[in-house]
Formats: sequence, structure tokens, C-alpha cells
Amino acid sequence: MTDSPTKPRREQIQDAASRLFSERGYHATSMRDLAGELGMQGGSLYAHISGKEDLLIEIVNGAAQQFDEALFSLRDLDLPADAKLREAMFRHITVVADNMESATVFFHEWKHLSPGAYRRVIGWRDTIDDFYRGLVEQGVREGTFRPDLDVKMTAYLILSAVNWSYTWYRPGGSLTPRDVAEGFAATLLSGLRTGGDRP
Amino acid sequence: MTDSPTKPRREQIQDAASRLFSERGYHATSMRDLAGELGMQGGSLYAHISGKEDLLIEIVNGAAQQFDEALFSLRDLDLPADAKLREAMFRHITVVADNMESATVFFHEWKHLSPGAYRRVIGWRDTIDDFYRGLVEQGVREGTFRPDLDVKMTAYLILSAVNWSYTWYRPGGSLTPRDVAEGFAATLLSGLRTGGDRP
DNA sequence: CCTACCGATCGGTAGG
DNA sequence: CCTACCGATCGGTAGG
Repeated sequence: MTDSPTKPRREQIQDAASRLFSERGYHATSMRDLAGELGMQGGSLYAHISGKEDLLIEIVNGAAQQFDEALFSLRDLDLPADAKLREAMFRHITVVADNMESATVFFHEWKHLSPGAYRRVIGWRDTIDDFYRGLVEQGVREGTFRPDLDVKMTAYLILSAVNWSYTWYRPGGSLTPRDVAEGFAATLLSGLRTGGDRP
Repeated sequence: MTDSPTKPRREQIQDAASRLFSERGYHATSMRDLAGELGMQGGSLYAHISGKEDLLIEIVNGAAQQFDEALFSLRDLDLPADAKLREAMFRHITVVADNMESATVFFHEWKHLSPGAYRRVIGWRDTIDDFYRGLVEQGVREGTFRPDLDVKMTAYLILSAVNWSYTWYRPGGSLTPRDVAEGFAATLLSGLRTGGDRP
């Protein structure tokens, strides 16, 4: 939330790129569009960056890093699986909510990265998958989650809930990330049906 | 599954466009790329279509129509909410699974449509939202779903599960759309926790 | 369906 | 950070 009036130019460029790439897509945004947003000429951008893909890499890596930081510290925390699920979903949705634009770019444009950066994203995605699979396994092991759960599919269900939020969540609306995470986690843990609400 | 050897040219173009748009994105696919896939020259495409956006509109409308057809006939079917949820998720995921490429284009590229087509997609999306919200309301009304459910959020959770499948589902893999829908619906209805599995 | 071409625009650079 | 420019490529058209 540091929005000082003297934000470094490079950061201003990055912010504008996030906005334009998320609205129009990476390939549909020209360097001249981007420069225009900042009141400069197209060529002038290259005093600050070395190429268009730099901007995309920075956005995607930044998003990946935020998800990583949010979840990594949770991995070895000594919490029961249900509490850990709630907290993970809260953190995951918070990253999306606090970075709607770069999250959108992340989900839509990472396939357009060149091979090296592309592979890094795949690796990151697998790490996140593993995190949620480990969480489900923990719950089953502890006996709090149903033993018949398909671990991969259950992890995908959780990931669906937290990731898809980039399409509909509106920061500043009536729902906080906490509301969404608690609501989603409650349903995932206890189900839609009337009955066993408290563990 | 009609893959006759004499598929009309226009259809071949549409298929190739779905594939390329889903892999590279709409703006990153050139008409010459597309023509090359079919062994023709760039300009020759315009004997069959009137513009690049035609192809995108056709893909997006086709996908929207498939979702519509799958769900619309369910709306007034006399089924309890839980059975209807299972069936809706099955049909929804089946559309995604049977049309992985156009589903991907649909979710990623509809924002690049010109105003008219854009508005139609918004309208369609709202219809789908309403369908799932109505389903949740029905369950609450019938007393089978928890009365404290937030209808909108619950509908978003269901939509997350079925829509996000375009990112991970692999046709021909070990999971059928039926497996996924049944697994997801079981967890959504009864929860991850051990305990009240049967209603 | 091809050849040949249109004006526009692209990402990026040189030189200041 | 600007001016002026590069070669490449874009979507699309004319005329056959």
C-alpha cells in the first residue's frame, strides 16, 4: 500500500503494464499504449526495461512469489488440517484480492512466456499443487477428513475455489477475503447439507 | 465426434482456430499461422470468413450455447436440489471436457470481443450464475441445504469447481467427467470431514 | 484458392 | 527521455 508520490519510474511502468495486460491481454497491449499511459514516447520505455517480456516476467514472478510466501510458512506449522485449510484459503484469496491485476495476468498470460520462464511457472504451480495435496493427506491421516477422498481431485477442488476468485471478486465490495475464505472453507469442510455442522 | 474426411473447409478453419487460439491466444495467432495449418495462403482465408473476429465470435458463441443447452433443460426438471446439483456439475464439466480448446478460448479471450458480442457473453454468464443461484436457493427452500448459506458465494464455489476444470482436466486420462462431477458434488454436499456422509 | 500488394502498426534501436 | 527511424509483420483486399 505504499503509494508515495515519487514512485520509481520502473515501478510505475510495471503498474501500468499490470493494468493494461490484465485488461487487454499481453499481446494486444503495445509498447506505445503503455508509454502513453505514462505520458512518454514508445521508445523511451527502453531506457528502463530491456524488452516487453521483462514486464510480463516481472508480473508473473511477482505473483508466484506472493503465493509462495503466503503458503510456504504454513507448510510446517503445527495446525490441524481443517484450521490449516482455512488459513491457507484465506492467504491464497488475499493474494488474489490484493493483486487482482497481476493475478489475472498470471492466470491468463503465463503460457506466452519463453521456455525458461515458462518452466519456472510450471515448477511453481506444482509446488502449490503439492501443498494442497499434502494438506488433504494430512487431514485424512489425522482422521478428520474422509478416508475415501481422492487426494488429487480434492486438491483441485480447493484450488478451483481460491483461484477462480480472480474472475469475480471485487475488492471494496461487501465481501472481505476473510469472508470468502471462511465461507468457502466452511462449505468444503462441512458440506452444503443440513446436519453435521460442528465437528 | 463426426470427423468425416470431407469436413467442410469452414469447419476445418474453425477447428484450427480453436486449437491455435487456445494454445497461443487470439492476438498472438496470425491469420498466416492459421492458413499455414490448413496448407493455404493467408489471404485465401477470406474466401471463407469475413474477418478474424468472426472466428473468435463463433468459438465463444458455440461454447456459450453448449453450456446453455446443457443446463437449460435442467432448470425446470423436478429433481431435489442435491441430485440436480450433481447432474448440473456433470453436464457442465462434460461440456468443458468435450471442448477443452474452445472452453479455454471462451474463458481467456471473451474480453477481447467487440462491444456487441462482449455484451452477449456477459448476458450469458449472468444466466449461468442465476441457474446455480437458483439451485442453491432451491436446496435451502427444500431444507436439504444449510439455511445459513450465502447464496451468491455458494454459487461461485460451485462455478469455480466446474469452470476451473479447463485448466487441469485431461480427456483420455483416468478421470471421466462423471468421476469428477460425482467426486466434487460429494464433497460439496457432504464436506471433507468424516461423519454425516449419507443424508 | 493464389499472387501481389495495401496502409498500419509492431517491438526495438541509434544518436542525441 | 525524444526524434527519427529500422525491418518485420499484421489484418485485409484486388484481381484473377
